[in-house]
Amino acid sequence: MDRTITIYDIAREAGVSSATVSRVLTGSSNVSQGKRESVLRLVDKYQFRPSTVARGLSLTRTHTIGLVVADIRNPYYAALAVEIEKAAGEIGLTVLLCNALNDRALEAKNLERLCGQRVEAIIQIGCSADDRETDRDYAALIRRVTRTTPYVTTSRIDGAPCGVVTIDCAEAVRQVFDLLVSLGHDRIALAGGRDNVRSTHEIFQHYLYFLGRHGLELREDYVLEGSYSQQGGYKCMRRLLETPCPPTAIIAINDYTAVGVLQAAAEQNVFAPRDFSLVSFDNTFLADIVRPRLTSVDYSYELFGSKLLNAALRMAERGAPDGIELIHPKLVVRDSCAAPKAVK
Amino acid sequence: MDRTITIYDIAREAGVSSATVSRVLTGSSNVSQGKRESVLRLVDKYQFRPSTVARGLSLTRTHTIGLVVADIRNPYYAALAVEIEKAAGEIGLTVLLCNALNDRALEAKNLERLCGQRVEAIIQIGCSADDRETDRDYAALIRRVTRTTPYVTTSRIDGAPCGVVTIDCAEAVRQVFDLLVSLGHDRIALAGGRDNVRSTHEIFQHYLYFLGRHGLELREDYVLEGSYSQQGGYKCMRRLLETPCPPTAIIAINDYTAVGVLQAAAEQNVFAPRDFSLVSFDNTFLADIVRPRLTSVDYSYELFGSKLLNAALRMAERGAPDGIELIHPKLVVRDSCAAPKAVK
DNA sequence: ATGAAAGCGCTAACAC
DNA sequence: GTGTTAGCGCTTTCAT
Repeated sequence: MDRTITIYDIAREAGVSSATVSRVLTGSSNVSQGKRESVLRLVDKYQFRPSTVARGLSLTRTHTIGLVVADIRNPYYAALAVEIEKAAGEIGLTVLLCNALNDRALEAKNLERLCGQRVEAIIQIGCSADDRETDRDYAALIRRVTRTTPYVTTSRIDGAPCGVVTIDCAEAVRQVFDLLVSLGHDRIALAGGRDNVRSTHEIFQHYLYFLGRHGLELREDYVLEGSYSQQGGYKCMRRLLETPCPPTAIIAINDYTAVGVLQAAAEQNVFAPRDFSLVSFDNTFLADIVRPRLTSVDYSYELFGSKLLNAALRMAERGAPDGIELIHPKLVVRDSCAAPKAVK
Repeated sequence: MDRTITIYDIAREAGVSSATVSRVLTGSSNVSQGKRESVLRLVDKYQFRPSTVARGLSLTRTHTIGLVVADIRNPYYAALAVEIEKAAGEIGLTVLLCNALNDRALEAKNLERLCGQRVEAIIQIGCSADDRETDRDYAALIRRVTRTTPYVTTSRIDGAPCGVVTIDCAEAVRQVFDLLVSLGHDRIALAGGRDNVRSTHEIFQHYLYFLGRHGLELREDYVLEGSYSQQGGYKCMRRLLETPCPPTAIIAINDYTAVGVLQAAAEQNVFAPRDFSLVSFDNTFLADIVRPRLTSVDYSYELFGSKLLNAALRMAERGAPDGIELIHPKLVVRDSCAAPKAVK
């Protein structure tokens, strides 16, 4: 492996000063045609790439933003992460991606590390940031983080100044109800998710609201908490099917749980959309992969990602968070919903 | 946002030199109890985290490795990336993840960027590295990269020195055939993938070999190229079903295509494992999500990831690549295979 | 247009 | 043990 070469090596061989080399590299100032060319030739000869580490130290700017997600293996986070990376790439920013792996200790460690890396902002999606009531330790951590580093998330942190870009849950649930009610459903269940997760809690709240709005009855046994996994959906559906009067439509907390719902149903020879309707949130690629394809609430990941990035950038500039920014969801209709069967 | 504080600030306030602060921070040398404590107190007071940028420059070591994957949204890459990150984290390394998004220009840009970041090694999975015959431009790029940065991949680069950790395809195909043949299948198809992708080509080669080995006939219409997506599998299965004498078993190039196969089949009222058997490669979470659950070849992502990382580290140490390292696959049997129906 | 030199924040000899 | 100092590789005044 070759010795790593520096701007000084180039300068010496080109018979110029390091400043001149720097100038042609950054284009910050004019350099005579001749010197520019001989520098460029050497840069090419040695395949020289200036160290961003040294540059970062010199500029005290890293052009890097940190991104911590709950788990990149989850399609929802992956979709968002890619869009953020794209948006960042377009304006010359690097993104440093970390997985919290749903482990609060690891999450904290990653956050600290990003601060050490002197990222110019941190975007956090999921894990502790999702708590309905912010964990005290986490709030303290974010308070420290935000002393030096702008921080934006998709939820909200109680007791720490942070940027927020979040989904308009009311709108999402409204669209779901509009579809379901217009189809004629009046027995609508909500399956999966934990009430201690803010977004889930909000969905539940709006579920209650729209139930009332449409003059529908709230049945305790139609609201089932569960994990966000396929298994969570599976378990919920099992219980829903045992209900004295099963729902005609089910709102799953995400595509994963919807898949589980479908599976539990199939085992009992119950199928969507023939026997029940199913809607879910997130519109990940899973919605397109299962049969029936899922009608699911989309967030436009591209827009979501760029809004998160921009919020982070603005916060970096202003030194303080903006107001909350909303993402407008859009229900993508596929094959999992239909009118309920003849009234029982 | 507070001014970013440095070890000098700490040193001044503690009444010691910056070297002492550095010593307590790194634990590189003994410091008297008293000074250590007052430094630590200030570190805590200001929530000071030393700049890894400055540290990186000083040490000329970044403790960072670069990872470029074709697309993190693909569960295969996500699984591998997470394991690499875990393994790296355990030994104090940061991983800088980039997506090539199957765009060669972006891939090249990311590679260059990683070199600029002075990562201590690069692991590349997918995209250009997967070509059966290495792209000339890519080979040239890797030749330049490897002048300064150890590079390891899961395939092989013709004309550039790189580390290789790759799957033992022969073993994988052998296991697939063992299962299928022992079940009684003798009409086995291979669906999806492109022959210009090295791993796919190798699977094809071994498919031919084991066909012969088991005394089975090669039928041209049983070998179908296609994309690696669900759609690729779908199209392949459509054609397979139109075949005069359809196969009793299908080997799909990955789980995605297997899902497509299943869907095309279901549309014609053909189901696995009742009507045909299905095996695929990769054993991603998709294999567990679809019904029937897929029998799929697993690579032990955890081991795969740590081997890649170790290969990269060894290459960084030795300054030259080791030999090729093999990953031993293991067929995970689920519900998509059974004995063929009564002989026609 | 170009070079000299200071500085970014940290570590690691080297002295004492 | 602890301070002094010289880098690490780059950018950017400030002169000229």
